[in-house]
Amino acid sequence: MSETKWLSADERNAWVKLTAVLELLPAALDLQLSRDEGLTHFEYFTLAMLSEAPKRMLRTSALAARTNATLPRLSRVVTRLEGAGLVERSPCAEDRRATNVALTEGGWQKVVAAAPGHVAAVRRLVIDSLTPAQVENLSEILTVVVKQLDPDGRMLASDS
Amino acid sequence: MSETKWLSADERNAWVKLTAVLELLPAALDLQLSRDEGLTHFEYFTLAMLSEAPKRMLRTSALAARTNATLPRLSRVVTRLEGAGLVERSPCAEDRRATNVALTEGGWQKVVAAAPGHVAAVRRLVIDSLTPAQVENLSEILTVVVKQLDPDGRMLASDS
DNA sequence: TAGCCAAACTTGCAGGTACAATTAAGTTGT
DNA sequence: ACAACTTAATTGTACCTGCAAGTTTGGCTA
Repeated sequence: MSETKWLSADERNAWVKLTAVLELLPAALDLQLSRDEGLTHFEYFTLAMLSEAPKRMLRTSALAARTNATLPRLSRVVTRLEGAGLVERSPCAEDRRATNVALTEGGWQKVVAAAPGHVAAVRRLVIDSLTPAQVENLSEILTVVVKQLDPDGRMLASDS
Repeated sequence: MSETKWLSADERNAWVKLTAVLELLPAALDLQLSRDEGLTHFEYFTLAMLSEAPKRMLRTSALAARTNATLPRLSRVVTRLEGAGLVERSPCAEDRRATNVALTEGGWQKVVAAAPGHVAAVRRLVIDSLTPAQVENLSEILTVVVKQLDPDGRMLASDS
């Protein structure tokens, strides 16, 4: 039962700013994507992860790890995206419990169409107001933070 | 109709890390607070904003601005917190359309009780892995970002 | 090869949030 | 003084997510 070590003024200031970003940035990203493309940021991110995978296909649980979604959540998102014709489910040959999720041609084109607007939003909201040195600092700082949040690196995995 | 200006490798790396934090950090904060105190991070934040206000009281819309919640969302959160005895609604004397939301004594004690665990989580997940210089850099960087996200500074308002 | 535990989803149910419509009260213009 | 407009807050409806339970398949052990 130790004394609480409170935050210093600098620490507190950084934290307040971070909570503001946590609250505002997801909403801003969702707004642009749903307005322009009818996708949530999470749906876009899911499609983007698939688009970068070999053969544009991943097993459901690998996709869940990359998007940091729970399996139930991803299952329903995939159902929606499948309904929109953007992805396809297929049984996995090696393990018949598993299902593969693959981007359809339409899904690929959706990602290609949505990417420029999304990147523009990322630039406008974050990147373009920072100096190159700040971008690099931010990257280093967040690398450390992510290591605390996701020690196993599930979200950045490069394996199959 | 201009060409898309894609992200450089550095920019992309910073962005990937930021999206990871956006996904993981809220979940981690919610986990600690709901496990230890039965509060969501948003509920805790709402109580904390009230605790810092003069007389521990704010009008609903001022509280909504500080927490960046929509009015409907805040209305329901306040209803829940009121049900738990942590806040009280009272009609506003100057403007009878408005309602004031005030922390009860129990609500104040809840904040006091919850703060140490929350601060510990903030330290563990973010602050303590960074050098003082990184904390300051982070603060500067996020100040710029917040300016893009919230140009009017609603979330950091110091007025009534 | 029979039996048992673990893994990969999927679905039922409960809870929280957004958007739109609603109610009530202040403000403005004539 | 009254009608039209704006603002503050709440509620109806629909959707999304988490947790827990269920189903099918894989792997391990006797």
